[in-house]
Amino acid sequence: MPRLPAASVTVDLVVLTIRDRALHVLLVERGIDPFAGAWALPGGFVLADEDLDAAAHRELAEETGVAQGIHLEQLRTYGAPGRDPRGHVVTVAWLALAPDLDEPAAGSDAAGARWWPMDAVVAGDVALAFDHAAIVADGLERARAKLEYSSLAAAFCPPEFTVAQLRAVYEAVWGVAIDPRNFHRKVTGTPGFVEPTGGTIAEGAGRPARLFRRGPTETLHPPLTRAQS
Amino acid sequence: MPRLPAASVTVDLVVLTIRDRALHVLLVERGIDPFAGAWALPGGFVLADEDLDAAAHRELAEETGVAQGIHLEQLRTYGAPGRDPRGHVVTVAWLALAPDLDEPAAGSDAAGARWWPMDAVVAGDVALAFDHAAIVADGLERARAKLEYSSLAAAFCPPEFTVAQLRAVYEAVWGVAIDPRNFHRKVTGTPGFVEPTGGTIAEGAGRPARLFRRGPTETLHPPLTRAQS
DNA sequence: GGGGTTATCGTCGTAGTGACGACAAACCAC
DNA sequence: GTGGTTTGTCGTCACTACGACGATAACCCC
Repeated sequence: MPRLPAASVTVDLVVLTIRDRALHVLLVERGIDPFAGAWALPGGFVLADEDLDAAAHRELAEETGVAQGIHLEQLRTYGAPGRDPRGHVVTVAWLALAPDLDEPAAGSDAAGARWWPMDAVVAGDVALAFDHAAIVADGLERARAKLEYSSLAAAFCPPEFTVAQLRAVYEAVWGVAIDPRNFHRKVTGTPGFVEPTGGTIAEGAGRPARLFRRGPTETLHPPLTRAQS
Repeated sequence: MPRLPAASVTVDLVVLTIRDRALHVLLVERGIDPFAGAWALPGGFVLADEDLDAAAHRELAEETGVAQGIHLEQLRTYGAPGRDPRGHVVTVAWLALAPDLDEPAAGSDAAGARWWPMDAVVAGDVALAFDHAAIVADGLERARAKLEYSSLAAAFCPPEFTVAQLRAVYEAVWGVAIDPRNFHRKVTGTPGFVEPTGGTIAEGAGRPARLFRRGPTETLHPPLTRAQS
């Protein structure tokens, strides 16, 4: 058997959630070099004979403490030489969409972990290690695009949610205001997008909202267009 | 510096083209074990300190003999343990869309290379090595989806093409018949999708068709829906 | 109860699409 | 040439979906 060229393979996670009506991304503070003190995406090396999605799920559970109810999909793979000073490291990036979780527990190899507002990260207010700024940007764009033609927005919501909560997801991810009446018509009028549970919930002032859960529909035809208003 | 876990990294290419109004995929016949005699996607190992897209472009040029005018985008990364009997091999798959090329030249490490009709490959009439059947399926689905909301269909066409040629791309990739009049209206009515060159071309019977080239528009708003007829 | 707030339902005008008719401009057979 | 065939291009019509926005329902606080 010939000897094969080798590189190190890691997984990195772009974990997104909505907090206080704004999009946030989970970052960990690096405790060791390279980039000690900088913020990085949660991730780590793929173990021997470990599948890539298994590694992603493992890292996600380690960082968030939550193993289920989180959407996880492969984003893209990055392997530019020099992206990691330790050598040729290829990283498979994943996109995770989570409902609002509690503060993350610090991982064993990280000095700390916290949710950062996406606005601050995109604006460059956070020093990011490696090429993680580009990975975050790709993850954001993927999330924005996927909301258009899929029912993925519900992945940011708890199992039961209101139309207003779902609308808040779109507004936070897209950064635009959406007309509540037209959004309500689209969401409830698309067969299988959401299903009423029969219950209602009152959140502060205003008429109580009906509760819904995710329906079987995965794709939206026609899509929700991003240039709504 | 700690010793890092290592795996082998390869690139594999799903190269699609339209031949005789049908979608085809480029496959090479393996000359060596594992899977000697089976058909596989063109690809190979990523060299030391080589970027992933550089490796993909290099393999594409080696297999097709054409270096430019071919759309290339990353598809997905596959790393299930056991997908390669030689050990833990992670492959970064790429999707390439090419205009109708001549018969490919056999690569140095392949016994032969040829275009296979996608229908035959999907139907399982071709013995595919590794997990390449799944990769081809993912590439096909990506191409089908991208035609909806992007101007990527022109990547299957020569620099100057007719509306009918572009329509043939959609019909071949989607496997459906499209109304020529509505398609013509959509294509010519979307600003920046195609630009008339001023020339015309007569292909056999019928009125000569105007020639177009690709316009600056990359995305289609609203998209072309796949359920046209 | 009155005012404020949010949820939900309707209405209207318009853009985009599917179905399909009509004409234009080439080819072929005779 | 003449007529029939084939393919490209333009137009019409009905229907759907959406943006803008009015109206009503059902709660809160005071």
